[in-house]
Amino acid sequence: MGTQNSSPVTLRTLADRLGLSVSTVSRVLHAKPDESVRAASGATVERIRKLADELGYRPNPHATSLRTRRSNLVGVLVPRLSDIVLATIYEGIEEAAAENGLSTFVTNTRDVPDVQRARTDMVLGRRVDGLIFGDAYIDAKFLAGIAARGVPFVLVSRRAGEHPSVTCDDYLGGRLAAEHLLSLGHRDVAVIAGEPYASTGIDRTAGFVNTYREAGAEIPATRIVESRFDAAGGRTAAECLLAQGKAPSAIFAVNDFAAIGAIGAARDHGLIVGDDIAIVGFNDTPLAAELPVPLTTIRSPMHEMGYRGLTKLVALMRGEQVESERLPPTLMVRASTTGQA
Amino acid sequence: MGTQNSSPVTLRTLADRLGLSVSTVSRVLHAKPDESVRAASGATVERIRKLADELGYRPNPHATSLRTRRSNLVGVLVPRLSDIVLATIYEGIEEAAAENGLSTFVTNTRDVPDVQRARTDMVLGRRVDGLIFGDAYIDAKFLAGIAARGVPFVLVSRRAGEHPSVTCDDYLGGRLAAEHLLSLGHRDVAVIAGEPYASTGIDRTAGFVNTYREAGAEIPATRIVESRFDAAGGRTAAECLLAQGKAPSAIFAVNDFAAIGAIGAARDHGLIVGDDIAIVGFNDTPLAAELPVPLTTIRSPMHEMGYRGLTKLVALMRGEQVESERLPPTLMVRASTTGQA
DNA sequence: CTGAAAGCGCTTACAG
DNA sequence: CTGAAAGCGCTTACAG
Repeated sequence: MGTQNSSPVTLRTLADRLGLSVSTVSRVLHAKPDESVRAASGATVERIRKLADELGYRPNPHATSLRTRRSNLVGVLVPRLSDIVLATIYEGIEEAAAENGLSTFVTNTRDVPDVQRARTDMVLGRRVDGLIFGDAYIDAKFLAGIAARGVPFVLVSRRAGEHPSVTCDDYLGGRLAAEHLLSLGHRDVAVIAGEPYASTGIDRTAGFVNTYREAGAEIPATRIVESRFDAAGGRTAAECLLAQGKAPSAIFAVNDFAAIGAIGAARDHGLIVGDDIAIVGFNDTPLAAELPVPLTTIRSPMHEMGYRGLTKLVALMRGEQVESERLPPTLMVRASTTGQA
Repeated sequence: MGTQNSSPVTLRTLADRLGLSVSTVSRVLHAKPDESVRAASGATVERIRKLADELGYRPNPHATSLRTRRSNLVGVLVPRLSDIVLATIYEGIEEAAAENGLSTFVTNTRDVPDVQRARTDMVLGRRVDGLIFGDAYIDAKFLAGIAARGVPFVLVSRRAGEHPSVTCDDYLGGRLAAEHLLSLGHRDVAVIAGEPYASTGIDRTAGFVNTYREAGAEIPATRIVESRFDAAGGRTAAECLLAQGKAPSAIFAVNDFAAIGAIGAARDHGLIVGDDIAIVGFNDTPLAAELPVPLTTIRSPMHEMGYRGLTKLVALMRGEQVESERLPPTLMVRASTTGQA
């Protein structure tokens, strides 16, 4: 209806048909409901709105952007959307973007600095009004350059430097995991710590390690191994831990998928997860509760992180001051630590 | 380097500094390497390119789009990016898009028709040059409307009607699963069939069921249950199957995540997966091989589907004729069907 | 209350 | 080989 293949309907189309000027039509269609009073006479407003509806008028965003120098576009950079954590965060971003009349370009950077740079340039070339980074390196070197260009941005999932961010309180999450294992009597534990450049892994590990230290059970360096954030990475890291003279009685993996890999490795070693060895993950992805041995994990508010991240970016783009946020995690206790009986 | 906060550099900036006209600068910068000869004299070309580089000139895409009526933008609609299958397909789309100088808007429709409609309108409002649907309903009603508007589009993952699509040969995939289970001696099997509106589940189920029929082992209707495409859906469906008087000796789930849910349910029933009951998934997502009991599954070329889908869309946008493609799947045999010994 | 005019940054015949 | 001009569709002072 109205959206035929023929020549698209523009302000000019409407103006000509109504015998009005483009200015008037623009003013009316552009005005918020309450402002329209000042845009034109009541009758005119009605006529314009009616015809615009009938003809299915849709403003051309390129013309608007060219004129106003605002694109209502936001660039979103993530390590990989095939990581459900980032995909869920993006769902939150998208929801908030839609509510704010913004559209997003999302792109995978695979945590590779050259790709981060190239994709950021690409997105900036598209004249986005702001950026969201889900792939920040803790050293924040790259971000300093972006900040210098004056483009508003916010970080989600991972914090870096003093840049505005919305993250899970990962340190607290690590602490919750430690307190849980401590309460179960585990003194000899290990950590699958994630990538060394991501604040998520760093903070979760720190919260965990410090809590054990406070409990008088220092975790030796050999019990803390870096890993990729996927199942294969978790398996490799767990193999390494289980090959040690005396295996730990519990493992904290800073990511559910790494935890799943660790479960596989434990099983290969003839260990019954939940009985012979306790395993804790992080994020509470939907799979965690459905696993053959349901996974004890720290739930992080992924969707909310994205939603609030975009909301914060909107504030920033309006020139407001913003503060970083750390959203609280929750411990989800399941069979992987309490046993399968 | 050139990308300061100050006034952006435009063709006008370059033209003024060089004492040339905007036309000439545009012609030179716009020309492909070999065409530049006809755009201006060698010396001029050099001067223009050099200054553009120094000043970091980036054409304003809104101006270009407004003028040329091409946006180099593509809309991508998927049920949910938090489904790794779609996320991986999107990675393929993004890769091909980057190679073709296109940018993408991706959006989640959750398989809800009203959302599909609304998001399609939104993306069309952004003046995309083409669309990719990863959320097609088999009945293709909605798509008929889009086709009538004359916007080029291609389907990925799910086929529908005669619209151009790039899919896995799902029927063949179902057949491979059946032949594998048949070769293992399973005669009494069941199917977790997915959503009834998605060609993926429909075709995989049909290939499986028909192969069993040909082998003289008709699968009764009670052994075929619909399901959501996630772990929780798979678990529910499996519960339903395992509650039947005599449980099947093997289950084919049309999706790895549903298979994982089924494994959990089987385990709850005291069955040892791979020994007491065989389970086959679909897609070979990265997790499949890393599960505690590695999952036998049908690998589908997800990344390639996306890549070829976008490539096909480019052809379509050029006005070329295109044919649908079905990419071949591969059987991956693992412990979930062959036992854990 | 309404309109004429300028201009956002680009491309593309058309002239010379 | 190079430039002047028109125009893509919109917004926004400015006048009246």
